[in-house]
Amino acid sequence: MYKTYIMDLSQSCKNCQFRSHLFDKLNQEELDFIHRNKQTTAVKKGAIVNKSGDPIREFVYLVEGLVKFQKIGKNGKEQIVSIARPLDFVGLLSVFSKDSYEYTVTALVDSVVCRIDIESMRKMVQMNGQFSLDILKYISNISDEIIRHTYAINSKNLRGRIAMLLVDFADKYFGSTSFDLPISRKEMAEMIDMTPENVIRILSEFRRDGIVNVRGKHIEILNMSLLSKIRDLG
Amino acid sequence: MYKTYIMDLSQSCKNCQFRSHLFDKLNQEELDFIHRNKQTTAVKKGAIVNKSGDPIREFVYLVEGLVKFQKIGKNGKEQIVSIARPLDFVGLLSVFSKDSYEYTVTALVDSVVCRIDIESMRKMVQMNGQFSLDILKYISNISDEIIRHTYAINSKNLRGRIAMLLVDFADKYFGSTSFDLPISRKEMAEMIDMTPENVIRILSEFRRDGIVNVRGKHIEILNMSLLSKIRDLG
DNA sequence: CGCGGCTTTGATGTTCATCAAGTAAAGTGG
DNA sequence: CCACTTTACTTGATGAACATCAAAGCCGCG
Repeated sequence: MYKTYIMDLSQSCKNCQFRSHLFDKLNQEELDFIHRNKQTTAVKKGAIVNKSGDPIREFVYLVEGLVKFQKIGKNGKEQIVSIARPLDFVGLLSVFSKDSYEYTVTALVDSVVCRIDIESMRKMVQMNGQFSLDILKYISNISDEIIRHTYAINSKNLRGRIAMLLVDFADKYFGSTSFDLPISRKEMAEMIDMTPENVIRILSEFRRDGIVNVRGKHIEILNMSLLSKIRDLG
Repeated sequence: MYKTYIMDLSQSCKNCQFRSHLFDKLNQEELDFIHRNKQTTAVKKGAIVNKSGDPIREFVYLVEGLVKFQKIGKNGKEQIVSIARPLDFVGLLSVFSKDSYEYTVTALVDSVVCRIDIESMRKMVQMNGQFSLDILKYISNISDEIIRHTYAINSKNLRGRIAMLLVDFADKYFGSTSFDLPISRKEMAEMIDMTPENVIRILSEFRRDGIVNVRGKHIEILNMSLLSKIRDLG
């Protein structure tokens, strides 16, 4: 769930309430080691966290806010692969396999990230067997998730895709049927592989049918069960 | 490259010439441990290696042949996610994150697989830090690859997809511009998200244009540079 | 105040899936 | 090994879904 926290950026990892469960298997000494090799920074809306092609020096972790992962297709069109929530890792897929970032990561709202030195992370994986198993599990899960999600999008018609996007925002990101979209129509289109025009067209359709209320970026889902049905049947 | 080997199924892993580089960081004792907890079996063409939903008990590794990973969409349509070559791991994505297989794996030709007990693998990851880093790297790479491939397919028109498929078979799987397809037209369609009718239509088009020779399953690429161009521009 | 980008709606065209029908190939049982 | 059945392959015709093009209204920002 996307929430706004007030965080003391200087605190140690030991008692950090924003820590991922991934670090639960580290003991106090190991957490201190991570703490000494990390850096917590605020990122303004629109600012770039990682740029595709830049060398990977850190293992980046989202504490607060929302960021998008995007990829530039050969035709120059941008595609949004995923949107990360707090406690998600950023650039995880490339981080252990490549020397440079695969995706460009940009903050959609004012955000806070932790940057852990990548060599320190590697060391930790080598030293702590349970930790390495947990990371392995985590990476596999994320990959599975992205692959499943990508296939889901491509097997749906346009109405089904928009329905899926709206339900995901309501359920996964905001925990409410009423929310403000953190992205433009064009970005919505980039997330679900369609044109901005058709995003708008179908939103208008849903509005006419009384399924949602749309006023600019503000969305209110009026008929969630019907929307879910459109997602599943599309 | 897909080759036919003659393998002694009973030999130890220690001197195995079919071993993945992934195991290079294991010492003799560890290789013996793996050997005692593995099983090498032949799989007939068309036979199922792993079935979606079955509990994961083994870490499966392709020694010889070709296998397809497939997924059943909600509409009941099958989709082929990837085709594994010798020295590839099978079901790798789910293996550390799930209790049961995500994909059904079927042999496309007579094949040979090694099945390593999953608990033994976990133990190895916990014990050997370098090995766990290598596995992490390997899994990340495969995931990256699948995601990149999936996006590539969906951003191309039908001609581009067929071109991509043919070039991949020639380059990655057979190392020759002349080869016999190990899959049916229907399976080709399942690989690149189109209908069997259109697969045939476009193959015929390519034949008329003198780009390929098609006789049933036998393919001969006559104009590789043009085919690559169609792939890149599609 | 005016410019440029984002949003919205309508009209048009292309691409691809679906349907139909026929041919070739590959199993299957006697 | 041959008749029979089933499955795979192939081509054409049609229609639906979606992208593209065009034009106008809206909003934020210098």
